[in-house]
Amino acid sequence: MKIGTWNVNSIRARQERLLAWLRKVQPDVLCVQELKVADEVFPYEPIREAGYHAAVHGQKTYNGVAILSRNEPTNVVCGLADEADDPQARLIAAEIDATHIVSAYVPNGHVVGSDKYRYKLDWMERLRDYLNRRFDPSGRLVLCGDFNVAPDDLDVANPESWAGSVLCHQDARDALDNIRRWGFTDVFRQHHPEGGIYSWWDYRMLAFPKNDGLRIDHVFATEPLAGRCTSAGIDREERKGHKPSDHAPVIAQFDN
DNA sequence: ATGGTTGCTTAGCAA
Repeated sequence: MKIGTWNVNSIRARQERLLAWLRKVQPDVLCVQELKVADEVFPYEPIREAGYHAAVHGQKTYNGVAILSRNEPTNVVCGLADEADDPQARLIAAEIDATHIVSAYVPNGHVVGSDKYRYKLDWMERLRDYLNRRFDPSGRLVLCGDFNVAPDDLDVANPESWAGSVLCHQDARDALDNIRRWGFTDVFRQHHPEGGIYSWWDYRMLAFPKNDGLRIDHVFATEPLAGRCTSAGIDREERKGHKPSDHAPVIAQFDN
């Protein structure tokens, strides 16, 4: 089973690249973030023609997440479904081939100390509560997405210039680690302990040509799956060429 | 020196 995650930064702007990538890579499951479309504007038809079902939690202009899959998803649940009054579409879950899949788009947080940063940290705590309510670490669960956190300085090309940013701040790293410690393995880290491989480069300041990147997109798997993860990688070719997303897809391969 | 780009929507926000 091949599972990917990709922040496409608008599914309409990225439609042709997304379809070409699905044809090339043929993942069984792709978690997508930053659709930037309402449900009724989602391009169901071309994705279906490419051979994929789509479970969609859309939002006009901002956010929006989906799970694309070869086999039909069941038990689709949108949002964190907690007490908070939160209109932002940042999470969707489904069951595919007896495996639970969650596609998450963690808030960016703007700058440390801002209201948006507080919302980011709170959202990550709500995600941890959501995992506790809905799942068991001994089950088959993959949590994928744009976490907007680089777990370690190994995951940052220029750690000194990103120190204290919302992507690297200790409180954000602690919040991410708290989610991971619920019962996940970061399967990319498992296969690339040396670091130096990134999933996001700012559009500005020639960040990609300078490889000023960070690894902020992750595939977290529970033990029954992490123990069967045979490889993981980041397709940085997708950051090149005409109208790329600012994120590259992360892919993990599992036996069974 | 505090820069720069992209996308959605149409000048301002979010990333």
